[in-house]
Amino acid sequence: MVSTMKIRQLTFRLLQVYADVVRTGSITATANRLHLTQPTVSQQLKRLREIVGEPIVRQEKGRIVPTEVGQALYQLSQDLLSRADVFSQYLEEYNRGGRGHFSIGLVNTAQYVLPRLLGPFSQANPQVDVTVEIGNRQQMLNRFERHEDDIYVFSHPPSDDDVLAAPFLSNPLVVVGPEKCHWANVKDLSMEALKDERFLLREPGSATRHTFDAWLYSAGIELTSTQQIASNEAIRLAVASNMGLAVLSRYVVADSPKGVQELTLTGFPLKSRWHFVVRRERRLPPAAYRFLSFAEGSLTQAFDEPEGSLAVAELLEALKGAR
Amino acid sequence: MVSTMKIRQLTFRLLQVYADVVRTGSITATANRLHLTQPTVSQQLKRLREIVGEPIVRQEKGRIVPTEVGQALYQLSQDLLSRADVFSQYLEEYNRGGRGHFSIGLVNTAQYVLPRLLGPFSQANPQVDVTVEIGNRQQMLNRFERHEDDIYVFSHPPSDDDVLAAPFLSNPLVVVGPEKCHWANVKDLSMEALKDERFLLREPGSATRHTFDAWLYSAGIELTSTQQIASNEAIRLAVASNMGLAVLSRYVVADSPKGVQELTLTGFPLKSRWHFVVRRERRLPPAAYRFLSFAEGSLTQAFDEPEGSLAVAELLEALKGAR
DNA sequence: AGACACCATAGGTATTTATCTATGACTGTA
DNA sequence: TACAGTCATAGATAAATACCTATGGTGTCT
Repeated sequence: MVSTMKIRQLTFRLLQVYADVVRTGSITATANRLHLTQPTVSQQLKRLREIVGEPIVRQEKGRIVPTEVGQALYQLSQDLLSRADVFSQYLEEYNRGGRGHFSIGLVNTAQYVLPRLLGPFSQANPQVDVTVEIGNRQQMLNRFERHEDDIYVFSHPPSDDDVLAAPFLSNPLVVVGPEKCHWANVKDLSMEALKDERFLLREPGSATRHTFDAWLYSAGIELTSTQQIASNEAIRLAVASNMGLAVLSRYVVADSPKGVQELTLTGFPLKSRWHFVVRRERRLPPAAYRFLSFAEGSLTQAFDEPEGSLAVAELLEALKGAR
Repeated sequence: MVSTMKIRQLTFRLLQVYADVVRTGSITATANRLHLTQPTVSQQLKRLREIVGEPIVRQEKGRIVPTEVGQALYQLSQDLLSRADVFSQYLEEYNRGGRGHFSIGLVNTAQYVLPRLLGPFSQANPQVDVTVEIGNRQQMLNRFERHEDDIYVFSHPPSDDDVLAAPFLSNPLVVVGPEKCHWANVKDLSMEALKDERFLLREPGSATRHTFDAWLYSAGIELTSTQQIASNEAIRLAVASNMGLAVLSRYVVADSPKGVQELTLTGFPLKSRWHFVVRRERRLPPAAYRFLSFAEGSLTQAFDEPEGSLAVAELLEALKGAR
């Protein structure tokens, strides 16, 4: 006898129509407002009544007024509809990229420059929450393989099939020595002259190392003494402690130049560039898309030597199709 | 491009299914739990995704996990479903009569006795809110005609076609005089002896008046002096002030006997009864039904001379059909 | 490497829904 | 009392929904 509401059949459409009927107090009026015919609205009400299992409106002096149950139902409708609406707005915001989350994976060196983009972006999009993953090249490649992040920053983009990469900033690699290094005063210094110095190098997988190695090879130079150190920071400190020289991203040095200085060398800085890397296949969260778009627009303000803002624009274009 | 959710097609059923999928992390599991097949659930998810316009789940290590949007949707689902559930519970409570509202219309005399039923009822059903309307017979008849209340209490039920009436309490009409009335000491007092006293009477429409008039008529007695006063209270006060005698419900006197006393008269008290009156056609609010049912059960405790508890039971039975 | 879960898709069907037009009943006002 | 307006009901239909069975792909675990 006491049957609860048949909630399975309840539609938001029904609630919409019902709420409007209660508001207007007229079936005909609602029909007009919602571009339906009067019998349609009548029938919707009937169906809703059946779902609820209880009369929800009655006629009183020509107006439609909700019964007691009807009033409760009206409140419910308002409540549910407005909540759904909030969600809908969230969705819109999400799609616009102004809200949501994305993650970006950086190789170590890039961590020195990305904040200049991420900072202003977060400022401008407080509702977007960004996860920044940092690791050496190999670690990032692993994450990339597992599709763990939305955007990556590499110097040498992996060559996967569906990879899209756009250079956005040049990453000059410079030779650094300790603060009071006598090489600093030598004119027309060349690498040849330094080849017997001890060089502190990143691990072979890293882009910095790879670029340097390749350059040495093409220049036909072989270093006599090297030492491998896993982090840029550690290398910088080691150089400051007179443990040797190193090749580092200029941004690493610029960031905290204490105890080290850049040496001016013929042929240096070595050219290298950071790329935004995304998978063509992956449906980028709108927030991630928005970030790339933001980055493209602010490269010139954020950096002295931006590079490839056009390439980023192209990447965005390529992604648009996949949305 | 940025299309909001197609809310019109959103069903609570879909949300139910979706919420369960998120909870179990498995489409198959949900299918089993909800007694559906796996493809059915798959398809529901797909439909929901189309409504939302955005992927809501993805597979991750064999488990189904919600996307960012999916998580928001899940929260929404929980929220909406639980709210609908609260309403459903309200409905149940309402149907059980333990919650809600009804109104009861009383003729004046009945106001002295109904509190003995309404009090305990409200105590037992704090969520039920009762409107008590009080007026003279004519006023109540008007309200009755306009279907303004759910239950009425009359001594003489109106004879409408779809009226259902059940006597529930005898309403003895007694002759009252002032506190130090010499008639009080007379043995075997008869109305005949009092016929030259001044009688203070209610208006002709009232049941008390009508019963008394009828009795006088059948006894062949004609009063020599009468005065019409519209309220029982006023009559009682007038009697206490030695303005005359009166015929009143014993309950009126019992309620506040100051300054008056009941006279023992042959043939008195006159018999009369209060009736619960409802319209057969009217769908009684469950709370009203519950009140009648409560009344039926507590007549014996509430009153010394209950009457017609059986008739009330019958009335309830008759109403059951119309529910 | 297979076997096994698990999910997606295709294809099918009975039911339900969302609408409409036409029409009849009721009601308040002129 | 007649008219105008409002609502309910009936009857019809195209579309959508809620399911199902069968089957094939894919990732997981042993």
